[in-house]
Amino acid sequence: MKNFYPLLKKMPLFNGIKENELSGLLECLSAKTKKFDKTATVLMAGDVSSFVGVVLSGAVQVVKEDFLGNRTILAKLEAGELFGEAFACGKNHILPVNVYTVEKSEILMINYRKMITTCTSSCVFHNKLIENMLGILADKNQMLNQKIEILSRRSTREKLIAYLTAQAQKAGNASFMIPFNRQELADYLCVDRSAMTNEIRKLREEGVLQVERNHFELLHHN
Amino acid sequence: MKNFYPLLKKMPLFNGIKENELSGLLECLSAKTKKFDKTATVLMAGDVSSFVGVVLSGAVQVVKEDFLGNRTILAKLEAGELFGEAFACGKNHILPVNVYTVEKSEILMINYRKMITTCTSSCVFHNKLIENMLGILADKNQMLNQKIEILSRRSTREKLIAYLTAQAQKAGNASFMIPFNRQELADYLCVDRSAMTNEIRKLREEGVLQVERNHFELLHHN
DNA sequence: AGAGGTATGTTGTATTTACAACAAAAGAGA
DNA sequence: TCTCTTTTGTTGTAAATACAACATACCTCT
Repeated sequence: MKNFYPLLKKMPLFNGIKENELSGLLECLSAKTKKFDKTATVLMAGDVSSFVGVVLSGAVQVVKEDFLGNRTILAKLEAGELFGEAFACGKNHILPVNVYTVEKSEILMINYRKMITTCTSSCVFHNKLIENMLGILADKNQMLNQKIEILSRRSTREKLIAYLTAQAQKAGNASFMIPFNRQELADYLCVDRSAMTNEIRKLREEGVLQVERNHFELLHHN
Repeated sequence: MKNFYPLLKKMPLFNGIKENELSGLLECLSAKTKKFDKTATVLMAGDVSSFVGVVLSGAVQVVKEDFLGNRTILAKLEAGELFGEAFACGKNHILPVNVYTVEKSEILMINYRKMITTCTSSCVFHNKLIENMLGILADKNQMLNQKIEILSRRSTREKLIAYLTAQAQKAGNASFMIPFNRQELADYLCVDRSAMTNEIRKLREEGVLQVERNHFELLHHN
């Protein structure tokens, strides 16, 4: 376990907790590590789970299956990434997704009740952990909200404008770079790439924005 | 303030905290109430906020404005509802929205740092409050994730199937009621009502589902 | 029962999008 | 530099959607 401490130390969940304080904390949490084969099921849809999972090594896939049997890969999580936190901390503990390993993996399982029940020895790191968890959920909330705001728009054009507006706001500047290439941007906006590129051209022709590769500039023209 | 205790007691944030324990807790939080006129600005986009707001009386609107000046009302919050929690608890404290009163209102402001810093008198309610906050954020995460999963689908048909699948899963039954009328469902799925109704008819004709008003049944046919 | 209002279903048309196929540009490697 | 690969831009067509307008069903109140 000790060899994972440097990894844990870098995680937002253990932010502010020193490497030499981790062992006490993990014991206090009764955190257990579990080993999985290359192709194993970590959690199944319908399972009741009150654990926060941390990928220590290997990688897992979060997969959603609808009633027609269509599979959608929602995420691939690698070492240092978290899963199941919303179902551990929320009222509903029933998972709507499957979690499979795609490599030989080790997973750290942290029990939710142990996490929120501060220990008798009034362990300061414990409080820090809860604060970190709160922050992680809040940050995710912000991200998800921003994405919903974009996906709520009906047309590709409106989605683009919503996204670019948010990016400009984030950059604090009407001129900014985006972290996606065209295909990735189209995937994020859930639209067709060619239709999106077309829309970008139109917006440029209309003088709404300037574009060069990943660099965008919104042009205000009252 | 005391007259709001019955309201607070019913809120998820104060779940498990008795009415007679509230006054101690609120003092411990240094929670402040602020009064606003019928048309006042509570928070402005760009503001830095580390407060969780609770609507005690009246009502507020959460409004998003894009760089072209288009206004979208994201929510109307009434007595007992919470706002700003993701920006109080997250890393980013800069609000992307405006919050306006639409009635003469009273707002309870709870400082984030006071909330997460458990008091010296090791107040049990304080820990309960943090647990509740964690639960609220986690629940919201689940809701937002589910909505994104639906909005990520390209077509009205796929959005419908994704929504209905989730509802069936939630009900634990292929036969279930939905809490929306047609227009509300269309708004939730971000599609046109008539196009959606059309799609429902097609799905019914294809034998994928049975419908009667708000009652749906998904038909499995391997 | 009848009137008025609201919710739902239906249809036609203009617009937008997805999809496919290809052209052009940029980048990587020998 | 030349070739191969990847990314981006462009175009045409079929399909899906939004929108508008209207018909029908349902509900509520008197």
